[in-house]
Amino acid sequence: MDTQSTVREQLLDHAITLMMLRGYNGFSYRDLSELVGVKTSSIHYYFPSKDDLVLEAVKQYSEEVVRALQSIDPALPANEKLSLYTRFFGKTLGDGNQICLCGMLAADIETLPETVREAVQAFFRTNEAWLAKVLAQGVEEGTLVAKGKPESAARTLFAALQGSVIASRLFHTKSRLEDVEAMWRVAA
Amino acid sequence: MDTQSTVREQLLDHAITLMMLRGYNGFSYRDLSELVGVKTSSIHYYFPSKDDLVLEAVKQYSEEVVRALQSIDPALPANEKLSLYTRFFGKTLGDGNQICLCGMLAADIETLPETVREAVQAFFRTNEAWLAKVLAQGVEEGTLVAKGKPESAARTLFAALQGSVIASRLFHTKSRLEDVEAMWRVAA
DNA sequence: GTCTATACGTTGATAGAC
DNA sequence: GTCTATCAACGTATAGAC
Repeated sequence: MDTQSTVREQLLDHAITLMMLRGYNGFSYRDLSELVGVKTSSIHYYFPSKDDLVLEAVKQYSEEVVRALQSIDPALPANEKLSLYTRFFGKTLGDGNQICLCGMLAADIETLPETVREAVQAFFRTNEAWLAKVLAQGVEEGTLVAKGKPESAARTLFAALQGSVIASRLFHTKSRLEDVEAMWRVAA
Repeated sequence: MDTQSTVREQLLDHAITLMMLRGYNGFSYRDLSELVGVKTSSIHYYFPSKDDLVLEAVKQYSEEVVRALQSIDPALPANEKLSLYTRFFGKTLGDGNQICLCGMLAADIETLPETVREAVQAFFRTNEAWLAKVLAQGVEEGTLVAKGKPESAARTLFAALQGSVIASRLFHTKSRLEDVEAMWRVAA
């Protein structure tokens, strides 16, 4: 509830939402100010510069995703794990035409400081490592297919998911994400 | 040569380059003004609004890519066609850390007018249709692998390429694009 | 912590002289 | 076609009162 969360939390949440929609250069302290109901000068109290704000946003977003990954039962078959992952990857799409924060910031990366690049890289590596494990498990079980090393396949899969969530929004459809998942599943 | 091209051509070329680097909201008429050597008011003579400029940029970029696709010898085996495609897809990466203009604009799409969305969609469809044909050919020849319908596989492949070029820039490496290509090649 | 006030460059855009 | 001049709005950011 907004009435329970602190101003700082609201600012961070709305900043994340806005960036997932319009990107780093597509939102302003004023937008945030109007959404949360504080003056822009108050935002600077919590986040001295916009760079500070993005960095905190990436950190919080990454933690949320890690928690989501940990919430997936390790005992599940790999194809079901991938299914859950794909679903929550595309969840924000239906909510408000949003894409993955770190996919968006990767597009904006040349306008961002090095600290943000490193945080976004860390996010990519975490997700790719998790997917690599799932792919390895799936190959062993016979529920997923993955050519070559699991690490390479995972990088390609993650890139396909990032690209698909962008294309899904572009075309106002969700099916493109499902196309990706189907490509790594064992044919029925 | 810059000395041969018209001011309009220079403006469009630099606008494309800048957007491939920083995105739509990451460059200004002033940037363009300094690069080309005319005042910002002169840019408005050619492109009344920034929206006009993006739309023209997408159209020119799309034409260039179509020409590149047509320059690929239809007689080539499918795996070699894909290799050429992957190479020119990642070419701008080495030049100046640029990603595909339409991949970038797809990320910025929620801040752009509907006309641009349609132009970017058209670009996606053109590329996916071309890839679908190549995949179909490759499956028949036995040089490429593609699960399911060629159209679905092509959408996934294109998304993977778009995602990979973004990730490649993020990590300052080109190998991620090659990972993608390898995934669709028949194992040696 | 939050506000008012303010600084100051940037932005896209227009009017009109040449 | 290109310029000068100008615009109002917006951008991030700071100082200081409360």
